[in-house]
Amino acid sequence: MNLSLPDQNMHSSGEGCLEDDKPDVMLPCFRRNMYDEPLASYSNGSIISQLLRKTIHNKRALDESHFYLSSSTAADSGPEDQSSVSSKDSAVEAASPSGHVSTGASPEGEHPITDHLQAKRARVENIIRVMAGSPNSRQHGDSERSDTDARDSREAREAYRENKRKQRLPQHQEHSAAGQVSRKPGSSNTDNCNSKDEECHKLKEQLHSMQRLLRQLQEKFLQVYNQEDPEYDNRDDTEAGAERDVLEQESRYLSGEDDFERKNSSRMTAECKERMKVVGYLVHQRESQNLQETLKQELSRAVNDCVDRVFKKASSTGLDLSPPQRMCASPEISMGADRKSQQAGSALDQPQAEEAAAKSRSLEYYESSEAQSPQDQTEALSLVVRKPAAAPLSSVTPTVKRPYPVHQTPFQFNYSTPLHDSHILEHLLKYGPHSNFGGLPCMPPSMDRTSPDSVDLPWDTIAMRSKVTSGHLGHHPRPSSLGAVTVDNLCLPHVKIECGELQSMAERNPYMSLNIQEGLTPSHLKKAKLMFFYTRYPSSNVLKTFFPDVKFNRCITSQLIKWFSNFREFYYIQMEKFARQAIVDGVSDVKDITVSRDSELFRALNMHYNKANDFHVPDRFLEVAEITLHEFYNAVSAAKDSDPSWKKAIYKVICKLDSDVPEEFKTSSYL
DNA sequence: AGGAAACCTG
DNA sequence: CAGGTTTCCT
Repeated sequence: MNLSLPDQNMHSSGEGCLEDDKPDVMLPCFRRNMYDEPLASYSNGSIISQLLRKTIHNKRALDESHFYLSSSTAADSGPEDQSSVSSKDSAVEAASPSGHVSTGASPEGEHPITDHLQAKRARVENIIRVMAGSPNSRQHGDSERSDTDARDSREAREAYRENKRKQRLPQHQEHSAAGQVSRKPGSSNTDNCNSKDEECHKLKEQLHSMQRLLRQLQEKFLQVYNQEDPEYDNRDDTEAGAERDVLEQESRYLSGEDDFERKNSSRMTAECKERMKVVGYLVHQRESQNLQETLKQELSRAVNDCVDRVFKKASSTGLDLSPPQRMCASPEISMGADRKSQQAGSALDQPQAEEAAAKSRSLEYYESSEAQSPQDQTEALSLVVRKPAAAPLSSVTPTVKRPYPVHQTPFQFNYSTPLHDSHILEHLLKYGPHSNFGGLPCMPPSMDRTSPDSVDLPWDTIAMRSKVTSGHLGHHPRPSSLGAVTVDNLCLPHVKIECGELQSMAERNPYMSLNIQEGLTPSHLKKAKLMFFYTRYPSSNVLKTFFPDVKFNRCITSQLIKWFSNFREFYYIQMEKFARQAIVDGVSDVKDITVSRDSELFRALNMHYNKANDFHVPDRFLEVAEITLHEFYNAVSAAKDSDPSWKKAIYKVICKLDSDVPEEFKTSSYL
């Protein structure tokens, strides 16, 4: 490698290969190629298509042999790679190696113009071969070099230059690969495994080499057509037509855009040099853009494939992936279906659908060893930082009793459990989100008991989860691979169930007797009255717990509180009334005042709170009523009622007599 | 049952 | 001060 040789063009072109193309930088080197290379015959098909095929082969060789990575010696590549590449080369263009030597013996000017095309093709092929550094081409290059050395010293210089190019490329590669790519999958690889790291690194470097290759190809082609422009004058119509055909095919291959067709057809009629130049410039620009896009697409796809392969190899070799790695790998795994849709949405809808299809096909071939087809990947999806599938909460197994607040503990559905969304929805509609899911066989025991803190769980969350569950539980593509997955961790759009929707569903479902609605219904009032037999001072949390089918808001909560306030009002009014009545009746001892189910007081209360008398009033309520009556009797007897706030003392006493509302009030509507 | 107002409380 | 409670009233 002659470092003294001015090879900045290669270097700078390599540098600019990531951001912008610099055809002018490539120009000198390429011009030398143009005029010094021997001639070869143009076969059918376009230059670009053939070159792309070649590039694909080279990429394949690179991929399989890691040629670039292993100091670019021919011994590094496997024999299969050589055979495949060489066979392909001979198959695609039979003229390439031999044609080089044979036709190269004659100077360029002495050949007809068809030979000129062949020469250009051969030069480009040679460039690609050298750039790819495939052992096959290397052999050709060696023989060619020997031949050309005898003939022309320029050939030797060119070969020398290219040889140096070969060796500079990996240098730059390592540079850029270490600088740029290492933080992409490398960041996801907090490696516990060196081989995986190496694999990842190799793949990254391959990617870079491929990227560079494509970029150089693009520049070469730009130069090819730039060189051809001044020659249009000297051509006859057929040759110009052939050239146009080549351009057309290539442009169609690269863009497939209609406006380009229009430009092409207009160019068909143009004869003048300026016209051709303008059109050629447009073509070049378009091709450049197309190549750029192609490069981007292919690069990102290749990055994805690399990451996929790394993880696949790691998993296939039984390497235990640490949790952070799995977190990075799981989006990839779960993205299989997404990628298809994304591909359908992004790449195939584009005007370059044909190109994308061709690219994917070639990539499929290029990655023929891979069982997984990378064709669906059009973006660097693996590099997209997604919400980790294994969020901290998901590590909580379903059997873990709730050490966290319920609103942090998501519903966890085991996909192995056959569960239909209708079950959950039915349960939600019947018992509400705050009711326990113990009745459902799939529900973990952590959800069996609903404690008062569970009311912090907003109904929206439940609704969203139920929607998510209904949408994805039934037909998850890979249930077994994901295992128990928390619904929370599915990166799915949060769809809120409308109350009306649920209501209509409930109406259609005969099993759903309780509607979920914004407002409070008479049924809720009745239930509240029955609850009053247990609790006179229910907290808002208790209310939310025992009214799971109510979408709580400030108004609803106030309404429920007001209800109980009214209940208390009536209750205390009755107590005061009966206490005063007892005093009026001459009851001298508090112990003579009792409250039984036959009491007038109880009848009044039962009439008020249990009008239908279909509820068995708990005995505890009778006790509390008796205590309250005694308190009022004592207070009135002590003339404490002169104090405007004399009842407050009684309230303090009574509020401590609340008992727990039975669970049936949660799980049953009592309607 | 509910509105209004005063009152209480964190 | 917001929200809840009590009281009074209709």
